[in-house]
Amino acid sequence: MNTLDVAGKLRGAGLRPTRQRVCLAELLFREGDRHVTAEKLHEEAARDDVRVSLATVYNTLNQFTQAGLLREVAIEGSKTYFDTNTSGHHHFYVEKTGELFDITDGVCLAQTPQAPEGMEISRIDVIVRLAERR
Amino acid sequence: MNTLDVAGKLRGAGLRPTRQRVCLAELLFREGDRHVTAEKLHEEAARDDVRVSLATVYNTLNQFTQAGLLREVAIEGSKTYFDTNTSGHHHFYVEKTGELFDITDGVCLAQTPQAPEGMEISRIDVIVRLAERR
DNA sequence: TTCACTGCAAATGATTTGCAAAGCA
DNA sequence: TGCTTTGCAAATCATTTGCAGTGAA
Repeated sequence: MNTLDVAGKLRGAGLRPTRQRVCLAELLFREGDRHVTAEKLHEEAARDDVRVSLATVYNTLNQFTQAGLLREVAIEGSKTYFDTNTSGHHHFYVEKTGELFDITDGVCLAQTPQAPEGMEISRIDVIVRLAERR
Repeated sequence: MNTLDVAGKLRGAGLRPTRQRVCLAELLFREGDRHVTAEKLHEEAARDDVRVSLATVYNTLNQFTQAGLLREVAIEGSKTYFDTNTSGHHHFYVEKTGELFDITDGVCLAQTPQAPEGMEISRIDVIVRLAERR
């Protein structure tokens, strides 16, 4: 995906393609599925000699999420992960390292639970926690 | 469950039954399954005229969790939830209110995913997020 | 008595926000 | 030019920690 595409993608999402948004979007979307924290993306940008403040990385990730370009992943603990794959899928989480990656086999629920009165299911998250084999 | 039982339960878990631990344990375990945050449990203790510092509530919840009396539940966002039901089961999460409760129908995965080389599954968390029906 | 536990306040870590300066349309 | 973004530093929120005082055995 080149710079023009990214700019278009941002415009399409209603986001002005500023230098920092374009750079971050390239980092996020040039490879396949990615799972990043704000901190990691910030470091990565720094490595690429892209000057972006950490605050802007946070703001940008939130804007991308609101725009539907990213999805937040629910993990207990302090850090928030963002996933470039916004379609419904589940995750492995390596407890020791904090790594997060997609489950590729077609894991799904045997039955969809019944939502309580007046409520509807907005999303189902499945996290499979992994530990080293003893 | 009365005070004596609670004290026994704590001793059984290797925890000295101090006043604050006993009080908190009573709040947690006297009813059925509960899902609390440190903040909420602290308020609840205050309402019962139990003097406990918030720091102690945090420490106690962590100790109970380590002792296997509680289970931490993974929800995205800032707050940590503790569940008095430590057996494998899944949750509904009401996005608007932050409420958390058990899924009672027997929802489970259609197939257990294959853990990667050298890893084993330590736990599977399923969170069904609920929104108000439009 | 002795060592674990508690409370307070200060420290921490992740994330957000206010506001002036800079950038895009 | 005019409104949007950015960067910085300060603010916030949930949680943890250091340490002196308190309590259980």
